[in-house]
Amino acid sequence: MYTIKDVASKAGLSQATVSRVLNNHPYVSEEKKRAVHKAMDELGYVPNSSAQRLRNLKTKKIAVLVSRIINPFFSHLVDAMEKRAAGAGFQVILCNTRIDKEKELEYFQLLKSKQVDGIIMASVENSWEVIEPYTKYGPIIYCNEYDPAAQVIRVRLDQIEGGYIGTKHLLDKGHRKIAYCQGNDSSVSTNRRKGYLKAVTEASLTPQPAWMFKNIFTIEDGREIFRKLKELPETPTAVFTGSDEVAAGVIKEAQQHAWRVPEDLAVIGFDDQPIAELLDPQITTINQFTTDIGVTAMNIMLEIIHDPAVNKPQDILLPIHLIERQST
Amino acid sequence: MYTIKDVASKAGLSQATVSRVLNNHPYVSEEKKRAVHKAMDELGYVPNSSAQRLRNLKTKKIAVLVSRIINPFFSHLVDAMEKRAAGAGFQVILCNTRIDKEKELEYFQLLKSKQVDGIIMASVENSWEVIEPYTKYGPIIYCNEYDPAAQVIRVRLDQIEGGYIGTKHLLDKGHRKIAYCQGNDSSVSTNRRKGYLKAVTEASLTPQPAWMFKNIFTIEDGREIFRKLKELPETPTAVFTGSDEVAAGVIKEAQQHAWRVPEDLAVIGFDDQPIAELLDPQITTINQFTTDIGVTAMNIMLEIIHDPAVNKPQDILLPIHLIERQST
DNA sequence: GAATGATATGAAATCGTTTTCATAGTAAGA
DNA sequence: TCTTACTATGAAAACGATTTCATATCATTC
Repeated sequence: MYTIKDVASKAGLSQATVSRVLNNHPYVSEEKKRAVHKAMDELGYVPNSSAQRLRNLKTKKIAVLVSRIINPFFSHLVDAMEKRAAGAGFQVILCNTRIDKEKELEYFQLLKSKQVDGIIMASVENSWEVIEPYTKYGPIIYCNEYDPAAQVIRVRLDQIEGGYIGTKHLLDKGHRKIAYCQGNDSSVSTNRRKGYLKAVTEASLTPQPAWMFKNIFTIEDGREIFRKLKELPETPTAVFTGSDEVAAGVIKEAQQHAWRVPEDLAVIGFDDQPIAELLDPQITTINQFTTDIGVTAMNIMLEIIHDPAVNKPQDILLPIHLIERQST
Repeated sequence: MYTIKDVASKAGLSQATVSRVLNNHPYVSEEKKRAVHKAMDELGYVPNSSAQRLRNLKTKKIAVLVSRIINPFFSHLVDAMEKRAAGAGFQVILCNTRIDKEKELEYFQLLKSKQVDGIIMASVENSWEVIEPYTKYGPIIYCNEYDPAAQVIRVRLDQIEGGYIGTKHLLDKGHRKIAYCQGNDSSVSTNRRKGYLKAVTEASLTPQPAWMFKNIFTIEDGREIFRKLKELPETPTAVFTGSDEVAAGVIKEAQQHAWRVPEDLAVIGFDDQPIAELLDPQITTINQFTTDIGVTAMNIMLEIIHDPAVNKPQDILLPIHLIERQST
């Protein structure tokens, strides 16, 4: 492995001059520039990035925290972020928290020990009091998560609006008994529920606790939900599921029990994942424009790294849309 | 930001002693050990990893190259790898090549500039002659890719076997006219086709070039395939698709033309992705045990990093299974 | 022709660790 | 009592780059 010293002696120049060529500094004559490049090429020299980073205190790496990379929403998000980052010469370190608070905390060490220039949190497990102390080690921004207490930049969708337009759509179709599924107690879920409740109460209806379910994530959970719905004394005619996977589960199980969708039960998903178009009936869903979210968040992170003054707590809201298909 | 110097002077000791405590070296008295830990805690000291890496020439990072992270197969694979790596204190750098040779080459620079300790290639775009020169900068292993020319460790499935058991299954069901779809000309596809041809010729049948299709990847491609099959003078009664997505496309299009699956056309997928269970009929498919592949590949990489002598070119074959459902 | 400013280069300090080398004290063995 | 071997510690060198400081040359300008 050759070092800058080898290049310098091969070119008959000092390390400083080689470094200047490497970093496009002014005040290097064309002649020496050529000599340095020639020496570098002949040796196949590549700068050692650990050494560069020790000097510059920059890593050109950004940690992206997600709870489950196997969730298509997250893999699309990370895909968009990686693409944007690569364009700016940055690498993405994938941090898969697996919905584990401890694991999330471990990843913050990356910032503390200067292994990354910043952290984008596409999922948040710990509360703001726990996270806040880490902000002094480098920029942290939230993406698609909304904790009102968090003093950070938050790139996110208007989840209240998402819950609202989805529910409104079902109301407009004439439904009056609308069940509601949510995942964990994250801000995303909580706000989406606020939108649901807003739409329901605007329609002069009383929300029924018996129709509201929590910790619903997978296709299997969706199947379970249908079985529960079926047994309720007063059966809902529609379900707002919060994810296309759950919606798919509900629909499949309903069909197995010879219920018709949407006639007997209308189902609305969330995310517009590939299965939403594949299922029969195709799932009405709410599109998060995943790529936009990822690119926007990464853009802001790159800006902050370039100029830390940009890092002022604020909400950046992105639009959200209803895609009407056949399940409602 | 505090350094080891600060800790040393706070504890009234030398940097060397602090470093020894940090690295669990022998020959440090219990008393000093306590003093160092106390000083570190009080300052909230965290070692600067750039400095550590410059000394050790180790990064504790592994680059994982995939062609498309949004492909569920890859996201599951990366998920498994990340989990295993994290358990050993390593980070995964996500390298999304987007099927671009140039982009793949750029990622090799990570190895050259000592930003990662090794590279796992879950997809390969460039030929071995292009990749080989990089092997002298650090360990490179292939995962789920098989280039006979490549002198590396290859963790992979027996794709010939995969093509064989899938085709055999269709033959056992009585089919004699079996169409075949493949993606690009990668070794995976080529070997799978070898298995198909082996099964077909073993059954004393003559492979028909008109029934073999290339560059078939997406759901839409699958739909297109059905339209083509329908128009053939001699219509196949079964299709081996090479991916669940393609299988889903074929099935959906067939149903739209009022064909029954599997009665009029049997369809077999590959990968056992979530849609395989969701579609009606559920798709018969071939399971790649994604998690096993990822964990095995990462295990080997960690071993190599620990002891480079382990890095001897060889094939590590993992089992492959048929999952019979309703589409055949 | 002297003073000024721009251009060009190198020696040495620096970033924050780990490791080598030197030194010293203590315990064990002859 | 004198080696020998082990334990314990610190000073300083090393890792490989960038940057500061000093210096030298050259072209302008008054």
